[in-house]
Amino acid sequence: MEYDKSSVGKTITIYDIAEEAGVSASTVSRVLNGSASVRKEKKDRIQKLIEKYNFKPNALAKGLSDTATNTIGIIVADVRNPYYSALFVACEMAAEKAGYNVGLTNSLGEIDRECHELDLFVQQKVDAIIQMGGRVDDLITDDEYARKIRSVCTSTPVIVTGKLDKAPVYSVVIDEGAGMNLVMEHLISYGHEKIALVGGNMMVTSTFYKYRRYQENLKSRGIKERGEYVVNSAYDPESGYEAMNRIFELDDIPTAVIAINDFAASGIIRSIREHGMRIPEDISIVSFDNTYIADLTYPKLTSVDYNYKNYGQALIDTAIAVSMGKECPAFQTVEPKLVVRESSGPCKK
Amino acid sequence: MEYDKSSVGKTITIYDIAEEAGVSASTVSRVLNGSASVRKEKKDRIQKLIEKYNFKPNALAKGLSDTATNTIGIIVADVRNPYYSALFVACEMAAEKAGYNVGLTNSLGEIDRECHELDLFVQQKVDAIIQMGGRVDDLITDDEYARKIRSVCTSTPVIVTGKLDKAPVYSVVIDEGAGMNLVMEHLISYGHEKIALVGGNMMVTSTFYKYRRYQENLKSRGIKERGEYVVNSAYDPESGYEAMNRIFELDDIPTAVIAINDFAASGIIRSIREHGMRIPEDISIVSFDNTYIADLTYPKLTSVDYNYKNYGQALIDTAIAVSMGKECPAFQTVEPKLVVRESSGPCKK
DNA sequence: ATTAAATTTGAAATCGGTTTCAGACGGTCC
DNA sequence: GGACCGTCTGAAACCGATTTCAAATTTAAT
Repeated sequence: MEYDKSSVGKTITIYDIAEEAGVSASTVSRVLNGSASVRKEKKDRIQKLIEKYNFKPNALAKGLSDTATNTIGIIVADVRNPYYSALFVACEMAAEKAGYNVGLTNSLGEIDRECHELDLFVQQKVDAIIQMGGRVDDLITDDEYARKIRSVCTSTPVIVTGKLDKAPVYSVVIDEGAGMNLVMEHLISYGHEKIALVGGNMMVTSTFYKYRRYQENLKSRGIKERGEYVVNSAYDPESGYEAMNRIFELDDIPTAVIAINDFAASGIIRSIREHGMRIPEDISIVSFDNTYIADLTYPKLTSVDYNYKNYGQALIDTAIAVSMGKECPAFQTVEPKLVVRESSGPCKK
Repeated sequence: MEYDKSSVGKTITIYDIAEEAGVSASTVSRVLNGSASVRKEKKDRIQKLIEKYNFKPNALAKGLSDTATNTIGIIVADVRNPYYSALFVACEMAAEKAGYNVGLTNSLGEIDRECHELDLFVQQKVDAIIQMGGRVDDLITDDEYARKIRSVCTSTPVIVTGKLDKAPVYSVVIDEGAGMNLVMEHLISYGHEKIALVGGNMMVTSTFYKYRRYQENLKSRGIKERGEYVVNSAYDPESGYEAMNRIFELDDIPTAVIAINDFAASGIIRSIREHGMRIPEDISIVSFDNTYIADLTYPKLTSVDYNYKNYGQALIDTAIAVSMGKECPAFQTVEPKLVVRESSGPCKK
């Protein structure tokens, strides 16, 4: 079968429908939205035409005249990271249930890109913006990013997954500290003391709070923190791999590694294997996010779980509530739990 | 620091800028777009105000009056699948270079959802829609999906990653047949004859063409096809795991498995391991997509690579060209290559 | 200094919807 | 039959940009 691809049909509008039905555009609009009663006879005629032409109202025009677009913008660091893709899908599902659409963009952790995307969503008149993987408030003074968020907030509500006192945003955050407590208790109960923290960037909220609690745990248990056991990097497998290789350059190798997330952990595992070590016999590894990766590595990863479905739901609920001007707690917390699998075990030495 | 979260500032418009600058909106628009010359003195005054208020023109209004929105809609089956997330990011990068924005939605393989998303993108007046993971043309008669695509095509150009003669769409497809040839040659050169094909759904174009070429390869080499060696499923790890478990229920177990993709392959590997078999000593496994997963499984996966960057670029180039009414080949092909890693080896028996 | 040519500018129409407002229509009740 | 009321309906204004068209202002040329 052959089609002429240049035959782009004329887009039909509410006026075309109105004309053919012999009514005014207002009436068609009323039928479309059920916003007022329309005489049955006309209603039927109009609906038939809508059906016939498969008419879909122009969302731009609708958004222009309405106050809301029923769209929520979501900015993640990188959808290729299974943590974000899982959370995004959870948000998408929650939004769908509520009759909202979502838009997605990747910041790739670059401030410029993030600012640009905030602008784009503002221009598109999304009802709210959810920004995942934000930067650490404590480390932000008055840089471009903070200024941008602050200016965006005046027109569009912003929900972040981090803590950010410097701007009027709403936060729905994972209690990273609680997660780290679970991890530390787990490892220390196995007798580990030489514990490394691998991956992540201290400018990112979640990483910063994990690190802080890591320090506190060591301190409260009288274990001295070793600077060389904390290796920063990005969040992907390759970065995890390289970070772990650096650990192996040390004279005294740790008996346990806390990976900043599963994504990086998969690279860490590869490094460990290539160094001829067994997991968990020689080195235990525990990570965060409990994505599908935790299930497919060998051995399977012990990982901190966030319940994506609930988390996504909470983010979307907040976004919708805030955009409709409802009262909403400015700070909400999601509790993590530890899923123990095969990658962690007793410290032999 | 405390902020009043209810203080949503008034959105300022081009008219506000115009008024304060003592010019007309037309002039502001001209400055904004550099579409015509404006006296330097006024221009400076306007730009200063734009800066001062951080004014960003309403994209809805702009889209309404312009013919284009500079946006491309992308529909994937599931961003959680690393194949799609990698391809999406590649598209996003290519689009950005060209000054376009992209929108993303997940169909989750459900026809209803897919149709709904096509409608949404049409309503949002995207300049083109890229639909990845399409259904098999040969198996489509006149179902809801084909009808929908056909009706969408009349208003918005559609680019698919499959073959679809039943509607005037553009195709940029991976040569799945060539990929399967590489895989079969590789396995057969290692002496394998009992080769299973695990995962995937024959309604999906790419899977269908892989299967066809699988059959042809067996036939041309005089190997009889065994129905029980072809197990369909979805494309995720869990589905791969279950599908492979079914293979293990057979009396005569294959010596090599072709996984429909890396994502499913990771589950297949788990099943093989749990059945006490070694890879590749007991069973070889080769898969498609060459995502980051191929590098993080143990052993690493031999996988067919598509060069995401080029592929994404080709999709976006086509989308942009078509949306601007430029001539464009209706059917383009991307050549795959095989990346050999550790999961495939000689057949022992 | 005039006039022609080029450059700037704003009013108004347009994109495709929604919504307010006032009038038309039909029915009910005395 | 007239007053009253509720249901429908369309004209017109509006949302926030762009763009055409013609007028106004400069600038250049003679």
